[in-house]
Amino acid sequence: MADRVGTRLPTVVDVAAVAKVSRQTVSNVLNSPEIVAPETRQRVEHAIAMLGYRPHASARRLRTRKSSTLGVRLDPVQNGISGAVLDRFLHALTEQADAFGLRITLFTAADQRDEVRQFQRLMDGADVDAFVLTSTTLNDPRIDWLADKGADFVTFGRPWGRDLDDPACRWVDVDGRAGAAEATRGLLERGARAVAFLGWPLVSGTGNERRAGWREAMTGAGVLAPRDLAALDLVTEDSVPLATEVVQRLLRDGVEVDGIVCASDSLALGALMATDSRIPVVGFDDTPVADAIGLSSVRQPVETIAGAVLRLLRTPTVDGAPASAHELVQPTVVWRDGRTRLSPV
Amino acid sequence: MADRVGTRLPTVVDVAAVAKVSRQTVSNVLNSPEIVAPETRQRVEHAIAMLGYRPHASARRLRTRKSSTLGVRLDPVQNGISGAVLDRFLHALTEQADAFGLRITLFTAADQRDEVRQFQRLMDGADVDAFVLTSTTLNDPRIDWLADKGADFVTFGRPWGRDLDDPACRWVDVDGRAGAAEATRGLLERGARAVAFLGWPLVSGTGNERRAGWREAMTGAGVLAPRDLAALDLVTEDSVPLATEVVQRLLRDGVEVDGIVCASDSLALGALMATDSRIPVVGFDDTPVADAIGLSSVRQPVETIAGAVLRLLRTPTVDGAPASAHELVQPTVVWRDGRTRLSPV
DNA sequence: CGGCGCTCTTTGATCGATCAAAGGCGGCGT
DNA sequence: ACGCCGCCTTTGATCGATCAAAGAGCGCCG
Repeated sequence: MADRVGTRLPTVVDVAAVAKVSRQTVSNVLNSPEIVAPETRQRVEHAIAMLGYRPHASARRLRTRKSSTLGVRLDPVQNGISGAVLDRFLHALTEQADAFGLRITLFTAADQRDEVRQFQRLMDGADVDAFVLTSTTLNDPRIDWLADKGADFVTFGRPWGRDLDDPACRWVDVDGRAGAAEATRGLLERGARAVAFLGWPLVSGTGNERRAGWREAMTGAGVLAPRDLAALDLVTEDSVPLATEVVQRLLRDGVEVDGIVCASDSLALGALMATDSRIPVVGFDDTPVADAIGLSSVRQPVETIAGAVLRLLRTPTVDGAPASAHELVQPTVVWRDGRTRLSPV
Repeated sequence: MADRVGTRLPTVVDVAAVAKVSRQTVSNVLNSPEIVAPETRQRVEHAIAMLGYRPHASARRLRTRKSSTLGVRLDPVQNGISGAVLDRFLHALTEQADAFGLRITLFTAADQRDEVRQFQRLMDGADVDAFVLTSTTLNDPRIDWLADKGADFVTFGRPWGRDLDDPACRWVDVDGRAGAAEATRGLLERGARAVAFLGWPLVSGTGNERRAGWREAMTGAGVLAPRDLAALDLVTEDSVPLATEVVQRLLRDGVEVDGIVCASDSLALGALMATDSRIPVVGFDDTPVADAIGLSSVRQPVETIAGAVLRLLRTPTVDGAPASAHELVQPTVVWRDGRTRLSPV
């Protein structure tokens, strides 16, 4: 316990000496306790506690050829608002990784090509033995590369454009479709009739899912004719001013709207400004901004996602078809009373 | 280059064989190129490139007893808004760490006591050989512990309550005083006369610095009598609704205010709502929220800070007094036109 | 009583790199 | 010619753990 600076840290040999067993037995107590006789085990455990022994991570990694470390890319702060989900996810992942005996090391990359280069680097140095990818895109080159190399990885986000049931690429994602549908139904229940959807251009798999959820809920409710629905289907890039513009144009055209479901909180913010906060709006991702201004938003359960990612990583990848190679988790809508009014100056 | 899965990665021995030198020479080319004859070096470098060799990180760490890894605590998402600076900082740190040959591993902790426990764990496992602390507090127990152990660390945030010049605890911080002063002067230049300050209770070193900056600028301008200044010095916890309340009370009391400098964007948001966005407000930390609603804010140059932290870490700690054991960097005010009006519903 | 199987523990080798120190060799002074 | 020095390269040992296989102790059976 008394470990002055400079004193060598205890090793298996030290523990073995104290417990009067061999170093391998100490190792066994740590890695496969069940094969050690109870009495011996207790003696070793006592010695370990006594010396405050901790296995030397690098030595173990060298021998086992496993780093027990996950590589996670820290994405560049995008628009600054939507990055929040990934931050929450990273936090949840870090918190839970410990329980799985995993560590997390970060890296950054300028783009997807650069990210692949980083993968190579980290794998070559045996720094990490698995990756967690976020923000998957359509035909994501990173996934192809990793799958091709036979690397161990799980994505947060579906591998859009690939076979979703392929056990070679395991993934966890949020059911954005269900989330958008619930948000839409929520607005309808609160008295809205013409609920619009403001989302991203079609290249985004995530965005399309959310749009589909809205369409499904609207069609299911049967409050509008298909042609009226088409007019309420808005598209723009993820930016506050652009969203404001699109919604203002809709209102100027005299289209009836009494609720808007958005694919992100940024878009929702823009929509709120366009409508002077007079129409209920629901955002997506429940970012700090939504909380601060009292905007309703669809919340992704990052803790659940992180847990699922880690569980999938633990299941072997080469073995016969794993029970589940992916998981779709359900989001929930956080309803807020919109206690702040936003309007353009 | 052609590295099929399962093929053993090349080692120093493989490189040595190809280059027709010994393993140690290969090691020398990597670690002290200057002692290797140019011709030999070139041959080795060629072999390295040819085989796509990368040193095995764990093996190197085992031998050198250095992990070249920084431990960074991923703070719990606090109010959700102010955490943004730390996220930006973490990103900058990760990006630049690479150039210093350092990796970053994350960990979480419930509180400061728990964080110390994590320090111990990581040091025992030789997982990291230095820490970067964030969010320092008055008489921070973490700093005492690390300094006592002689651990290698640098804090982002001054070690409040300790000798700031003590080379044993190196730190980097933003000159919040200068930032607040500049924000205040900016408001005065823009025509304001009675600029208020909304900050945190006195226990916060950071908060007090910012308050001092405001006071300094106001006194320097000489636009108000000291007693009038005291009335404009507002205090509350870091929360949007509490900020709204405090500012509303001030207005109700009939105090003249035509500008407010806040210790955080959360407080600024609350202030904006209280004043119906009619009085110019400046926040602190330039969070995504500020950007989204067009709020002016004092921006901390996280890239500069990250660079300074890494530079300080590189300087040895035991050696004779290092040139500089700390660094104070200057923030800048990002002026925005407040294109969004916020008001309570 | 020898042999066999079982459970538990020990021994020798190894992972891939670096440290410390020894070795080879040409040049130069005496 | 000899020896010494510097420069560069090689050799042997080591970091701390785990793997693979051998060894010890014991009970049971023929």
